[in-house]
Amino acid sequence: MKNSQVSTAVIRRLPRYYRYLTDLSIAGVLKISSKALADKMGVTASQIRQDLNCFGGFGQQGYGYNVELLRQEIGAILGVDKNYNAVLIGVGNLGHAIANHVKFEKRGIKLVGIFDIDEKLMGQEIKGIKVKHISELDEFCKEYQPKIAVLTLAKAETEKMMKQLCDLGVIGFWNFANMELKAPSDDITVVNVHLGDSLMTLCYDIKDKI
Amino acid sequence: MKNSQVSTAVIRRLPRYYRYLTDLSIAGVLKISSKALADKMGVTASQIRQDLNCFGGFGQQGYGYNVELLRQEIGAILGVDKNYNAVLIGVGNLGHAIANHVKFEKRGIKLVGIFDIDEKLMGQEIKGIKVKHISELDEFCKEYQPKIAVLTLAKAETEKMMKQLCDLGVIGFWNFANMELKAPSDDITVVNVHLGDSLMTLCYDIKDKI
DNA sequence: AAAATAAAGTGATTTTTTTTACAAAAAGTA
DNA sequence: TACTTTTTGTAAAAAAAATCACTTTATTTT
Repeated sequence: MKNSQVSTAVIRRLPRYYRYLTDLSIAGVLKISSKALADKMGVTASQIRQDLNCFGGFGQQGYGYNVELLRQEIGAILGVDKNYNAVLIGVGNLGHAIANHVKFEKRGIKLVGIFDIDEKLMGQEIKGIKVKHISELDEFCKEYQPKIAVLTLAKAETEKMMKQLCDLGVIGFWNFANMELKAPSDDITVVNVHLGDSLMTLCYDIKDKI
Repeated sequence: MKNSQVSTAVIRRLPRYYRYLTDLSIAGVLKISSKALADKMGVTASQIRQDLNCFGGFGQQGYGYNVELLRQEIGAILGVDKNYNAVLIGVGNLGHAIANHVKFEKRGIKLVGIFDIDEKLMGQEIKGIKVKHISELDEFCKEYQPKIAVLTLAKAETEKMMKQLCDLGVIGFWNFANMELKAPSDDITVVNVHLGDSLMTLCYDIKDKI
């Protein structure tokens, strides 16, 4: 695997390739050409080859790519094989939905704990996980060593929660509060999800179609 | 306003500018320089100016940009001033969360109808809107003329629903099913939201920080 | 009022990304 | 086995995006 500063444009395309290859693999498809993959992904065959060659030559001339092998390689690049533990903090509407809707397992992530401040939610079960009170977080993290935290709390509480989790060893934050959460250091990664942004680009696109 | 084929890279940045300018405006800030805005957005001042000049010169040399004016201009570019009606189909965990969490009004969108197939959900109120049965959709659309549909249904039902809504005049689809929904024609825009993709880039980023 | 400072707008340059084009390798076929 | 087709990997070219650098226009200060 080559690597050495791959552009984020490439990295952003990989999850889509990975998803499609997973579908193919499940469907029992053995091989695929860059052309066929490109058509499905809505990009050029050349781009697919260029993207993959950032990491190594996974294909075979005259044959194409072995679906399952390529799937595993991309998975390894993205870190799907790492099996990180994750916690989710904030069982509102959104937290509840994320826990249920996002296929963490498919991405090599194990959601091991769900926490909230609200006492009334304790004991409730989501995806087979009992909701715990935030006061149990420290002890829990010492045991399970989660590396990723999904933050689905109110703006006001989000930053404080990140700090606490950083001290407990969490290094990746997937933040859904409507704010720009900043990583406190280079060792920490924050991904801010702004659902509304993609809605606005949708608005832009339909503007002159009306 | 210039326009004439602005790159998607530019368009994708606008919602972030818009969000921040809204915050500033609410805070009562009157002016901002490209440098100050750039620092907050994590881009260069030159890029901010370049981006804005795709649409026109909204600033003033020696002064900067008027916050509220720039906010409105970007809003107009994105179509926030259009006040589209929208419907949401599928009141599962996710549909429920999207309806509550996403600030449609802030983006010039009015969520006017929420629909589901499940009879048991009828009458339930979300954000002051009574959930209606899918059988009422046709009549409803004829009256309210929604241009945007938020699809939070199962994969299997999503495509069929899009077709039905297309016939009813919907031209923008915000799809949350884990699939690549394709626009049936160039007059229709589909934005597929794959929450998991950003989680995978997060995994990639923390891979060598561990 | 003149000088100094601030900051947008913009053409030119640089960098990055994407596409093209083709040689090399493998697979299929006669 | 030789020939044809397929398809990758990659160097080179083209296109796109981002940055630099400078001009112009305000504003502020002396």
